[in-house]
Order: sequence, then structure tokens, then C-alpha cells
Amino acid sequence: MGVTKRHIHSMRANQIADLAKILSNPARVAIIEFIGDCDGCLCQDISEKIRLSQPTTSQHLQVIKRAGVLKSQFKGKAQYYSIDARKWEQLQGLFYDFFEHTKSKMSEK
Amino acid sequence: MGVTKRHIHSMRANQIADLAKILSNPARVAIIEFIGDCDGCLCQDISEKIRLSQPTTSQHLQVIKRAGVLKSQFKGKAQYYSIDARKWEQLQGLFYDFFEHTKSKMSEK
DNA sequence: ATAAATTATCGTAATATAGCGATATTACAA
DNA sequence: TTGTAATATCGCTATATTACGATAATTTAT
Repeated sequence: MGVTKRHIHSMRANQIADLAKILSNPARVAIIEFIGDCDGCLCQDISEKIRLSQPTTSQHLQVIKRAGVLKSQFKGKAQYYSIDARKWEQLQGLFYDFFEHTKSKMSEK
Repeated sequence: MGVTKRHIHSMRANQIADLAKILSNPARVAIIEFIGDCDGCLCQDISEKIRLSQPTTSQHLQVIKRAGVLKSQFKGKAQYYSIDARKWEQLQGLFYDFFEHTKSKMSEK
């Protein structure tokens, strides 16, 4: 087949997978790192920095944005991207819980 | 094209992406959750639990194992999987650093 | 309204991933 | 060494992802 069977898994497992997918490509990791550096980044600047074309960069930005981790805002003709700090915190919390939960199970043995 | 351009990104970005890939599929998240529950799991049991075929389950196990997060051990005829606690801690640390690093950049503004 | 600058989307090609049935391999017991 | 139980690999199909050039859409300034 070749299609992920989401429905057989827990909501939690699907949620973690969805968010991990954001970080599962090095271009997106690089984008997030770079956006952290500047206070609102242009797509063009990001594109230059990570050395991928503007369309590719835009696509990656949409992926991150769809997951709720990015904010964007027009200033002049350009769109400035920045990380949604609250969502970022949530994402970190979700991963943290997952890691800790798994660890606590291991130590019970 | 369609091939990820790893070489244009930092080692760190590639490393994070590689590890995030482990968690980017709900079946693998479910597998890790289940392995946490039992003290050494059989592939068969995992397969039943997550309701995917034995070959598919085995493939996912290999993916996690290749990343170094799983240990396996023969006892009798069966292979018992468990999570490598040290690697798990490392993985958590890597993610933690990434999240914190990104946050610290944001708060500088 | 129009032009300029920027970003998003479309179309397409190549590669990667997810899943399964069939089969091979492995480890132990008899 | 032969049989048995368990896991891994092969071969395949379908879907998803990555990337880019071309083009459309969006926003502001004129």
C-alpha cells in the first residue's frame, strides 16, 4: 500500500508524529534556527541563507506554519516570519513529556 | 528533483532531522511507547499491539535500531527489544538543547 | 489603477516512505 | 541435522516528500 494508517494509532502518537515531522528535514531545522536569529525574517533572506530556492523555502515555511509554529506578518511589501513562542513552548512540552514518560516506564523495571 | 540536499546544511541540522525522523511516524511512536511498557518485547507482540503486520513492524524496528535507540537480545528463539536508556537520554538532550537554544534567541529581542 | 517587490501556488520529476505477502534467515530444541 | 518458532529481508505497489522553474497572487507605493 504505502499510506500511513493513522487511524489505528492513538491521538497522542499521531500528534507527536505530526510535530516530529516538522523537524524531520534538515532544511526546516535550519529555517527554524535562522528565524531564531533574526527578529522577523523574509522568505528571500531565509532562502539565501539556507541555499534553497524561494519556492522550496516557501513550501517548507508553509509546512512549519500549518503546524502552528510560525507567525507571519506583512510589513511593507514583505512578509516577516517569526516563531510563535507559545506554540514552541507547547511543542517542547509535548516532547519532554514523551521522553520523560518513556524514561519513567524504563526505570520501573 | 526530489532528494534532500543534506550537504548544504549543518551537521547539527542533519542530526536533529535524522533523530526526529524516528518519531515522525505514529507507528514508531506507538512502538516506543509499548516497548517502554514491557521489559523486553517480542516483535510479534509489538506487531499485535500496534496492529501492523510482522514485516512492517520489523521494518520500523530496524529504523529505530539503526538510529541507535533500540537494543535487541536473543533469549531462546525470540528477540527481545528494549530501549537504550543512554541513547534515549542523549536524544532528549539534543532536542532539549535545540528547543532552549531557539528560545534563548527569541527572548533576546 | 498600475507598477514593483515579495511570497505563494502549480506543475512536474525524482526520491523516499509505508505497508504487505512471500520467502529467507536465525537460534534453539530434540 | 532436522524441525520449529521467531525475525529479517525481498519484491512490489501506492502514497508522500523534496525540489525547482514558471506563474499567479498579494501588498504597498505611486
